[in-house]
Amino acid sequence: MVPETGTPKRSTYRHGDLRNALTQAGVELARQGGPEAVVLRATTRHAGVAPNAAYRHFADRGALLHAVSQAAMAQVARTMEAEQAAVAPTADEKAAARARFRAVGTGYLRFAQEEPGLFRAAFHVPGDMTHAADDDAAGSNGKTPFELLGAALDGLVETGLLPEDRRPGAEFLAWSAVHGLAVLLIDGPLRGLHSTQAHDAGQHVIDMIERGI
Amino acid sequence: MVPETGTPKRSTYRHGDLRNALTQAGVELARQGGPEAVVLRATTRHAGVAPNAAYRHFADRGALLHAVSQAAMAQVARTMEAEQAAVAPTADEKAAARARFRAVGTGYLRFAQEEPGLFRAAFHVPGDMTHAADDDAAGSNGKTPFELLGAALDGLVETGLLPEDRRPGAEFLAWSAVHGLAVLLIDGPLRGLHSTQAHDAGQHVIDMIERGI
DNA sequence: TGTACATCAGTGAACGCGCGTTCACTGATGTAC
DNA sequence: TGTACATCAGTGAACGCGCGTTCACTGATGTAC
Repeated sequence: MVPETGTPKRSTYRHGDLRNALTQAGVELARQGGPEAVVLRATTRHAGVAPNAAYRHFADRGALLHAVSQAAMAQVARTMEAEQAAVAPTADEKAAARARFRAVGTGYLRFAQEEPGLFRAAFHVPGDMTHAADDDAAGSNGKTPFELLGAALDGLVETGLLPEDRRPGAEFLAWSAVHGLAVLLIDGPLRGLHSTQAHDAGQHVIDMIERGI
Repeated sequence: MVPETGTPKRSTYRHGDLRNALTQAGVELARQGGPEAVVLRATTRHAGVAPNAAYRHFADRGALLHAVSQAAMAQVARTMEAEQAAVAPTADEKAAARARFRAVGTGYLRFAQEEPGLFRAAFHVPGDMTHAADDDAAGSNGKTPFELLGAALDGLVETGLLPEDRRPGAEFLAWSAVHGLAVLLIDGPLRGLHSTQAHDAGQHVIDMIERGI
């Protein structure tokens, strides 16, 4: 029998795809309340299953949370990809590279603004996050957010917008600035900024990065 | 009778300075385990007092955590002040202003690196943190970290190092970059960096800010 | 200076809660014959 | 094609835990006379 994914009440004894269902339930909880809301019992409840059923698929609560975190990270990557896909095509190589670079930051910040709970879940969990490897933290094209950033920086170097000797370590400069703003927007003093103001703040930070990198 | 602050076992029935003792106990717990370690029962235990005694001084756990957060924020401010006090005096006004500005960021990052638990406690709690007002979030000279940053930026403008039209909003650019690095150092991919490497990373971020601001 | 008294900071016991996790189980499913 | 069987995903009940908070209390302290 085909597993009835998404159906809350099973007609079958077995669930069929509980691991995914639990991860998805955890994602939904994280979306609403951040990583600390990904409570094992709440997650199984959400999936319509006994609490201990989770132990068939996850070693413990930490393993579940890790899966949720990776799913959230993949969503960050997809948002960044979507932002890049939305840039108007141009024959100007430099302009294109720049736009792709800015889209990385803009997408990252947009995700943080739109899905603060998931954003926190993506980062508040131990894990390297700079490597995709066999992880599920990658977006549609198999790249993690960090790898997307790296590729965008490479694009700046290739088009001569960034001197080669400034390339090493540039990820961490850009990432620091954008990540810091994201945090200030989510639970810092910039919390509650309207989305247009938040967007402006983001563009200013990205301006600073381009100048200072 | 003079309250015996710091003595774990009281000889008197009354404590004398329990509010401070609890705040300090909470700070110690936060130091070791971040804000989530500031558990009401653990805090009273630490202070050698019955759990419910806390309710004579704090409305609830949240109020205690808030006090701890402000104490932590004040420590951030003091670390920043100390860093500023340590800059070699010079007759060169511009150099002095620049050094004071960099010390703001360096002190902030040093605190994050040395006291990650307190750093998280300082920020992970609702509260505005940009205003001192009647708060206890200020350092020895009565300024919050945010106000120290503002003063340093003013210094850059006064000495002509920062064009006046770039001054508005500059706090948030600088703060984003430095705060982001702090977070990456504490529980991001830069976690575990040796303190000299962390210092270097900090200086690079501050370089970027100076260029890009 | 001595005594009666009001204040109120800290006590001790208890509450109900949701949590993560373990246990022995059950019964639907796929496979071997 | 039909039947016996092994597998193992999900069940139901229970555990011990630490938590925040409430309650009625007690007794040291400072003040008024």
